[in-house]
Amino acid sequence: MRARARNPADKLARRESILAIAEGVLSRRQYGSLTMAEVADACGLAKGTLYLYFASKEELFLATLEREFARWFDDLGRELLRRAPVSAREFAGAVARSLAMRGTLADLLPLLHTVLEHNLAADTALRFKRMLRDKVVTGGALVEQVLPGLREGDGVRLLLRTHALVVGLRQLSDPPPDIQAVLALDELSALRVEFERELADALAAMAAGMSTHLRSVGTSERT
Amino acid sequence: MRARARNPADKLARRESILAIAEGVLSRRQYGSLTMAEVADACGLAKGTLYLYFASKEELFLATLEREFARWFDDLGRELLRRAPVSAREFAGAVARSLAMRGTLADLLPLLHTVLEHNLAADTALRFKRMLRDKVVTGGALVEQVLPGLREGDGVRLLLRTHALVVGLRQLSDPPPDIQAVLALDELSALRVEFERELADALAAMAAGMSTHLRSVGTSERT
Amino acid sequence: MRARARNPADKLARRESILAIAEGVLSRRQYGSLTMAEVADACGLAKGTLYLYFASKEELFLATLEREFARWFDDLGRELLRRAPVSAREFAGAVARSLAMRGTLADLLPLLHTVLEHNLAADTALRFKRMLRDKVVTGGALVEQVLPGLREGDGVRLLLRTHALVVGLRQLSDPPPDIQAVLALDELSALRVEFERELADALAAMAAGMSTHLRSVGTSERT
Amino acid sequence: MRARARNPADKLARRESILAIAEGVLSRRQYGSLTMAEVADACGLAKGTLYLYFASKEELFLATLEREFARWFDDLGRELLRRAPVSAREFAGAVARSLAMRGTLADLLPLLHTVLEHNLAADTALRFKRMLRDKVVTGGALVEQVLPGLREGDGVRLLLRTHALVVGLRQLSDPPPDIQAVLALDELSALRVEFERELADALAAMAAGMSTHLRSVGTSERT
DNA sequence: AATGAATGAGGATTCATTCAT
DNA sequence: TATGAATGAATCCTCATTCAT
Repeated sequence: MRARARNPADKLARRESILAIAEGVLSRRQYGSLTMAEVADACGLAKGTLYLYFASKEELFLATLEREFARWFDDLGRELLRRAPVSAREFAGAVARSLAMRGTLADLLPLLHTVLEHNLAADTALRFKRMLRDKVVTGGALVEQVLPGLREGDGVRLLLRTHALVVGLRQLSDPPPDIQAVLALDELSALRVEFERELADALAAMAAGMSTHLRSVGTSERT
Repeated sequence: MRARARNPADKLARRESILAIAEGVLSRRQYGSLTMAEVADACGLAKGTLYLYFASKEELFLATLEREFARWFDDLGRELLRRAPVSAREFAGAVARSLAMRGTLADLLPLLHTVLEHNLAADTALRFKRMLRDKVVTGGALVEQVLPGLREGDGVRLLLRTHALVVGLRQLSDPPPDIQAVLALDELSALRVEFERELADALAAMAAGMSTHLRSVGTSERT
Repeated sequence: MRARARNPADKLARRESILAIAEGVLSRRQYGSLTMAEVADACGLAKGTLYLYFASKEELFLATLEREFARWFDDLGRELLRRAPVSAREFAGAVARSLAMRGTLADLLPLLHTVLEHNLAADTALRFKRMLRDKVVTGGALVEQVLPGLREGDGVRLLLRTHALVVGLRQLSDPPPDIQAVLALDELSALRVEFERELADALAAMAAGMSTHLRSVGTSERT
Repeated sequence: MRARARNPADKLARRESILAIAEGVLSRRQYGSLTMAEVADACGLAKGTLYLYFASKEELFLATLEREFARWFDDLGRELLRRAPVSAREFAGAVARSLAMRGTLADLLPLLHTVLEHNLAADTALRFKRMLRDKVVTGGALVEQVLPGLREGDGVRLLLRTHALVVGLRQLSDPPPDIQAVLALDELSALRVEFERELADALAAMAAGMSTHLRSVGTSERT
């Protein structure tokens, strides 16, 4: 880790390596209680060095999210394409499964709007949003292609709703330890949520509900 | 506001008044950038006095959320009962409308798991979760009653999913000002979400998808 | 020092006590290498407490300067009034002597424009400048009264020039230790300046030069 | 700028070029808020390269000052010689005019003792002080020669006092922007100082006051 | 019950300087 | 000689919370 990254390729490699390690650190501690010093330590780098690669703590973890997000999207796209055509339930299952395997992504997503999107340089934000839009638009088209019964524009819509469900369900299913202990009480079983299953079920229902096989109840008339 | 709250009734009244004011303060500023001093100021009280009524900043705003939540649930229940039976779309519309009117609740909900549930006394957490369970269980039964086509347990399930959607969509639709500015760009229109309409549509699809009018695609077999 | 300052008088007293201690700390260390933590320590207070009384490091030391400045001005005024009328040389001697006794003031004055006037709240700056103007205007009138031969407006002018000389000569006479060592070399004797004597001489010359006893060489025609 | 400086002449040339550019950078930004990276950028050099020519930030700007100082002294000497003999007012006018044209010098001079003389290698300090002494001693003799009425030693004394006045008046006349805004207030007009005019007037008074045409009020008896 | 002065832990960030290449 | 990646010390300020009165 000590070696200097002299050429662009080395620099990119180091950037990636920092991201990978940051992801590891995040999986063990809460974002809020995690310091840049810890990340630097884990990387075997000086604190200042981190700032050569990322302008702020937020940008560092946004980049982590970005990386995970892109990978997930690509994996998911490949999977869907391989299985096409898929039913609503199959689609939902594939999404839930792929996300359950990517804990960091599911952890980071709820932080996106709450913390990560603060303190960003305008162009970092723009770059991120553009990446997001590209993925979402491409992905939306793909979804419309592999999931029969969707109408024009429903692909993007479904992905955005998926995003929303992931954020919301993750928060429901993964409370802080103290709360987890409380929720373990028998009397509170009604509030317990198992992430993967619930996401799969909810998404399946959502996708089914959006399908034109029903009278299109899932979309109001948009001019 | 200065008068001493000597008897239990007075104390309760003051507590309520603090909550009402805190809600107002929150509607103007971000939770994170909001200090207890500001709340105290707005209340015409000293900082220390706040701590006579709430053990921490988190407990104060959790109580605010609790109040809003209960009211919302009750209002919604009444509304649904009045209209019963309702279609998936009607249900979704009622939910979306009632939430859009309660900005604070929609703002607070995404904070629940991210911030509010940290730093809570165990019994506060327990009380809150019990309240939640009561509302959810009662509300779930009510939903099953007014929304035809749901199966046993789907009422609770639908409410939890509603919660998840609200949290996720709210974050999508209400980014920090900096990000909002970026999203205003034409090229990023695909990422813009209008809270009420999107919630209504998504929820309608979800509810429809859960209905037994379809082959029950929305729920996996649970033993 | 631990006792709480509950009423305004106590608070003012504590403020004063902080200023006195800060002055002491400053006399032992360089402003730049001195931390708020040190000051707090010396005061027996917590760091945060300092910020209850002063909004920033700069404001704290500006207040120190302000205090010293006011005192000096008042003392000097009294002294001049007692001796009135005074010659240029007597005036200069009185100024130099009174300043030599107030090391902190002479140390702080060169910092005023270089550091202290940065990072100030607008109203702090305004208050300070008003105080300065009051002192300078009042003092200017007094100088014109006790020092014969000055023309209207020369009192203020002389005080401003005094200020300038103090700042400049102090820097010349009190270099950092390293430089002091170098200057101790015999070959550099021409650059050594003894603050009090040099200020007295320079000021005497200046005051004499401004006197109408000469053809008024010291002031260009001002409309 | 990229070409390697292989022989001593090239190195000297590059050194000079860095100084010239550094001066330009300084004229646009405050010393304190100016980084070595900026200077390097402006030079089209890498940060490390700067350190091949100057041991520290302070030494770099001390050298800038040194250069400006020497030039100014030489110009001024030439000017005075050309006009000799000069009156006190003419002397003061020439000094003020020549300095007003050299903004960088006037900006750097107040920094000399406050910042530049910190963190210097002993021999850099010695070299600088020797240069200063040479200029001051030579210049002092010249002043005594062109400005009638000065006594032995008064030339050096006058130059040192000039230095002091410049430092002091510059700080008075060029406050940071925030302060400048405050001083623009009508009520504070008494505190406003116009550098060139005030320096000319003050210096004229000082020089006149030092002249033996008066009973020598400007110099105490020195054995 | 109310006050508000005092606390003090806590952490991101900057930047002059170094040194391996 | 030139580079620029890496270093890491250094510090101000915030603010939730406490507690003496």
